[in-house]
Amino acid sequence: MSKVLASREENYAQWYNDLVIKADLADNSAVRGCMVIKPYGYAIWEKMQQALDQMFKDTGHVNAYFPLFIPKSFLSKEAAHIEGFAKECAVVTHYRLKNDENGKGVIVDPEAKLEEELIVRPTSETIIWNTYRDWIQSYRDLPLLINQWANVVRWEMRTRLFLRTAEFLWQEGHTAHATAEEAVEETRRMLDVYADFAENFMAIPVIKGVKTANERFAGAVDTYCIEAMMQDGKALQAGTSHFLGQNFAKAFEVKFTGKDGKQDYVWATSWGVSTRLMGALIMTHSDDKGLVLPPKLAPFQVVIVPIYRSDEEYQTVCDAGRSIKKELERFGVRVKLDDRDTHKPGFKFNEYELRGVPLRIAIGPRDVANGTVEVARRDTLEKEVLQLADLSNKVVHLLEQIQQNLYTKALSHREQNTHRADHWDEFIQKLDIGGFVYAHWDGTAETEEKIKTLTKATIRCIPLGNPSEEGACILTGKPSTQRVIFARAY
RNA sequence: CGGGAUGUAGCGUAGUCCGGUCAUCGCGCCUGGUUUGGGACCAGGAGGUCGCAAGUUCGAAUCUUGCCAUCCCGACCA
Repeated sequence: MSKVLASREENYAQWYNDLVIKADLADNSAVRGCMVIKPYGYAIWEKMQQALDQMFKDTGHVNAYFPLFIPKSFLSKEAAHIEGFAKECAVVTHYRLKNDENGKGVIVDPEAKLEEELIVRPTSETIIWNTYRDWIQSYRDLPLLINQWANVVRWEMRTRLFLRTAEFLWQEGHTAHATAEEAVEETRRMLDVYADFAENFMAIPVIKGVKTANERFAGAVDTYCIEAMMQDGKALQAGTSHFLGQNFAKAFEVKFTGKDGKQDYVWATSWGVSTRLMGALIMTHSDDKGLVLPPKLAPFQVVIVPIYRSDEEYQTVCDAGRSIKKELERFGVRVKLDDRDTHKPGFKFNEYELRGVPLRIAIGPRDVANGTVEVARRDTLEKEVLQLADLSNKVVHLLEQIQQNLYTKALSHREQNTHRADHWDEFIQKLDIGGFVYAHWDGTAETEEKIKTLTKATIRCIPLGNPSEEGACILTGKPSTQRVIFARAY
């Protein structure tokens, strides 16, 4: 058997890249830093979208759509915000091309310069809050609970498929509230939604926490996040939910009149997850044979591979396959019957392992005769022969088991790679092994910065509900009241 | 944007130092046949501006210059 992927052991980064391309999820495009998301990868993203969108709607949100372009002046209205994004913005300066007089194709028409440059949105707070000004006058207009599915552009220096691309797909929720308490509550509610989605759909255990000032979103008062641990021990920020205070309301003059007749600025939140979740999904569950998908997000959960010699057997076996497919679909299972006559079963087995299909059913003449099928699990690679009778119930049960097993495995991996450190040497040593390190920190940005320079590790978050504990900062020895999570991150 | 490297068929490659049947091999693709319970085999076939441009030369994938692109390592980041 020829090896298709680099192994995780020899080169994790290479393995990841190979896997994304070989499993047909995405590819590099002609545009630097921008990827093509291929149909199979997009189908997984659509599954994520469906589940999240439903969760947003269940928590009272509605979808809307705002422009791709943001006038430059809007972006600069909130000082911290522009500070954070200025260095990675794509700018539109002209609106027309013309033929080059030297006959070398088209050039930008210098006559067609825009009065004001437009920024391709790196995020939509500014254009949205500029719009909200017109939508909000009274407490009766609040809360405003809006989400948008969109693409954004951040001109990154170095990109990696799904994890960091110049253009990416995401959703961004932008809500407006009458009180700070309500806005904080919303921020926390959406963090819970993200954690729920990560754990119950993606089968990825996450830690909910708050970012330190250094890691906070540009323009936020508080940034909450969910942090996940990848197989190589590095941390991945899987979602963020920001309490924006009145920063954007003040920048865009968004006021409302309260019940008491007094005017006040509106309180804001924003929250988002992106196609980066695809990267998290891949790096949490997959193995050296390829992708491993949790059943809830698999475009198809079961693939049926017919095995045959003659044309006659082909007909018989495919007929059996079709009736199994029909029966499974009655139970709500997503099934693909691969009746291609152009590839051998062994080829198909490998292909679906590469693509992470949770369950494979092989059916041959022997099975048809015996009333059985061979069922193989992608997560454990175990095979067993099952009776056709009651197959659907067993398949449904197996899919649930796989979903559960993936989560349990990921959780135990995280637990095995979570350490405490009380001294600097120990801290360094634990970081080098990889994983999360709980350590004391004196609470200053300078210390955090210094630790980052020395170790490349950042404070991933201060976990919610963190127990207080007297201790000394790992670097400075100054007093500390709680441990925070340090890790190297994507 | 600094440091390093690389551009040869859809993909991966040999050849570049030392210019001259050199455009090599594997995968993939097409046709026919035999195959099909873990990536089939045999036979035949198609496919190339050797990154782009200029130069040196009788002759350039090979030498020179310029440009472009990509990858890796840093600083920046969902």
